[in-house]
Amino acid sequence: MTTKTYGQYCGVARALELVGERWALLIVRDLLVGPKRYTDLRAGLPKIPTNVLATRLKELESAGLVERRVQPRPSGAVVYELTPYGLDLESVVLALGRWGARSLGELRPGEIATPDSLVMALRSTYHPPKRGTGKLAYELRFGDIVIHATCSGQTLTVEPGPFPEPAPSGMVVVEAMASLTPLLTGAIDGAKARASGIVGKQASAADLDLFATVFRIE
Amino acid sequence: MTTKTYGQYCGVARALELVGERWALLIVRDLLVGPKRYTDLRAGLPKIPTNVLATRLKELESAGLVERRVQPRPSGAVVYELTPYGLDLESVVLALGRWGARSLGELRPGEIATPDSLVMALRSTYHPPKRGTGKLAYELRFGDIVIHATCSGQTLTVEPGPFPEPAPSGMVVVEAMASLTPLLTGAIDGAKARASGIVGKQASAADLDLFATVFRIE
DNA sequence: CTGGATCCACACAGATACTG
DNA sequence: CAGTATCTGTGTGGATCCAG
Repeated sequence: MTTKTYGQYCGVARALELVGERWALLIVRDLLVGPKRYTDLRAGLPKIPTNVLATRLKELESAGLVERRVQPRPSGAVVYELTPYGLDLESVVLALGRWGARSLGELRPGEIATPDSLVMALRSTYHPPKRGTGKLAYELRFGDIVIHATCSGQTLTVEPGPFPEPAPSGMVVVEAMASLTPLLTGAIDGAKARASGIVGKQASAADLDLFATVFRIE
Repeated sequence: MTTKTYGQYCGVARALELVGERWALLIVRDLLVGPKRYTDLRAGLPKIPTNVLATRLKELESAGLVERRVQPRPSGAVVYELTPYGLDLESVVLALGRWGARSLGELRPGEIATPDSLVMALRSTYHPPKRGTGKLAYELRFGDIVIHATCSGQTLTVEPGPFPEPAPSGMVVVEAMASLTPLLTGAIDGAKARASGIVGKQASAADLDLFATVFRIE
């Protein structure tokens, strides 16, 4: 958001004036996963110049999308959190991520994945299973990055990190092999990932198929 | 799309590298209404510098979102048209427009509305009527700007300009008074617009109510 | 007239160093 | 930890000019 406007009385133009600048929607993407500290945002966006991050946060705050909160002592930590209006950007970020994931090829040199970006990617590909699958629990692993998801019906939760103990029984562990692409594009299959069961369940190819049905593009 | 990347293997980041630069999504917005010539795009985006428009079009073309076509003689006109991948940005533009429309206040000085922006705004607020309303036809007028829409069930068409002759019977004319805001935000009522029937129908407040139900935010 | 290209001034992004 | 300060380069805005 700058002094420069598009001069159009239009929702799209107004939205771009609020979140159209470089890095803004990526900051929102990470905040959609949960409130974060300044340092956490830097960790999730390693290539953002620190002055740009500071500027964006001020702009998003004065636009009413982000709230800067100082935690009570003793922590005294500064936390950035989306306001309700900021949270409503989820549909935008998900639509954008769905569209952009289609042109994700292989990992390019210097390119990284982050837990938060994976969380939003998974949220963007969710298709509620038709019926009778009950509650599903997945733990996704790619290298050091681990996220977990549970879903039943319309309700989906995806969060960074492994399941807190005790892990839900019936949880299926999905490990992406060699490439994240299939996970982000929904083109997952046995050659690209494997499912291993934990906690009283033996995972099978059928589990991976179900996963690929629930999380897919379009 | 520049040489600058976000360095993230993420659909959102990739999307922003493709259409995240200034003016890009507004060009896409106008092209979603239909193929356009260079001059038409300039007319719809009066404040875009001509070199920026030319640059964006090249970028969008090399990204595979836009196709530049030269019409056969005698016209020989240059036309820019969205590719299928570019057309898939409609969900993104609609989501962005819905979100941004909520912070549209009154028309600001120097701000204009265009037929294309109104067309996309109306598309973004469509809620298919539950049942039994049959086919609805509206002609919307605000100052010089006229667009028309028909809808029945899931199918919606909104296009710039008045209905071609002969106008559909039962068409309702909705005239925004003094302000476009209610049209774009769905907060329309009798104080802000009026419905007048044409072609064998006498429009009533009920017609305006139905309109406000079919086209509204969230 | 359409469909741009060229030029310049400047605001903003990127990179790095520094600070309460 | 949470930023600020400073410098540099590039993208953007604005105006003008040009070829078919």
